[in-house]
Amino acid sequence: MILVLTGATGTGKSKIAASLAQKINGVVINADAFQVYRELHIATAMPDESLRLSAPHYLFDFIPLDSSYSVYEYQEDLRALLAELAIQGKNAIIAGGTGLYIRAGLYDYEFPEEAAVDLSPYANLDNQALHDVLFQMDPEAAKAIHPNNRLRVLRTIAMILGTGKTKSEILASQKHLPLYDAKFFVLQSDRAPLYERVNARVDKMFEDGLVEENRRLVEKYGRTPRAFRAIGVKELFPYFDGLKTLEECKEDIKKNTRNYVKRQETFFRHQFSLIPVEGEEDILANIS
RNA sequence: GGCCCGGUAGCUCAGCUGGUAGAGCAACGGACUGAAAAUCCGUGUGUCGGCGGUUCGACCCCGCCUUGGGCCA
Repeated sequence: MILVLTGATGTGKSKIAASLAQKINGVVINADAFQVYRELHIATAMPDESLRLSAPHYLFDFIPLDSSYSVYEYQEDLRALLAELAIQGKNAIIAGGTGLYIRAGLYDYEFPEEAAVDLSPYANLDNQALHDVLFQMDPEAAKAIHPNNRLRVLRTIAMILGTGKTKSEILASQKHLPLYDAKFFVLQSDRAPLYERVNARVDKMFEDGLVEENRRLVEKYGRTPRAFRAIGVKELFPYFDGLKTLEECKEDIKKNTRNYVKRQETFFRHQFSLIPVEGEEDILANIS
């Protein structure tokens, strides 16, 4: 049995997942893009040791902080793990808030072999010119991406050049359906109380030593690791540089987390067919 | 008590010599296939503090009131 437990940040997924795992002979598998990294404990609200000892936990805290990880690696890791668990006859509880990772892992997303591409020839094109380049290669894909979304335009060009296929072709070869017989749950929460919980959680992170943890990691790794784009890390840089007060940075973290919650909910609403639940009981009732 | 600034969108503020208002942030909605806690897009009617006056017409001028801050008594 495969269960997916998602929901906005701060809805209590980690605890419910661990508790559920104990009850149904299951394991918890991370579906959070930043909890995969090592050492980044406070900022990512990594499940603490006692929680992780209460049931087997996988794909947490295992990627070196200064290397980068992506959906592609996640898909491979998750699928390999699910295959192994199936052999062992264990139930999987995939818990986390990164919708793309869940979709790429469980749906028929395909990441074809892709050669590294030198994008430097495009570096000095402006957004519109760059978008025109993409339009020449794959009009359909270009139409779906706003020219200002330079990151995605570049990524799509790299994809096409690196795989020899257009993005449209790749998408057309998929059914956009899950490959696994999984139940998808989403933890519901009203916006206002959720925002309050988010704010309180950020305060708690500061009490738990967020600043100290980040300072230590930045001293060790510099500021370039991709993992430092995490909310709760990057916002502290202006404080380290004496450009903002700690209080201002804390507010930035709260604000960015709230914005993130909103984006997550939009993704969940439109990219999945999810069963809304209020808590653990609803899930147990649904799978028994 | 007198003088000087201010009271415009949830917040910070713009609004040329009068033609009924606009930015940033927030908020809300949306996109999302190798950076996703990322990246990007869309949405601005608000008694312009209140009442009266001048005017064809006032956020903009005048008077009174109210309110916040500062200075002088």
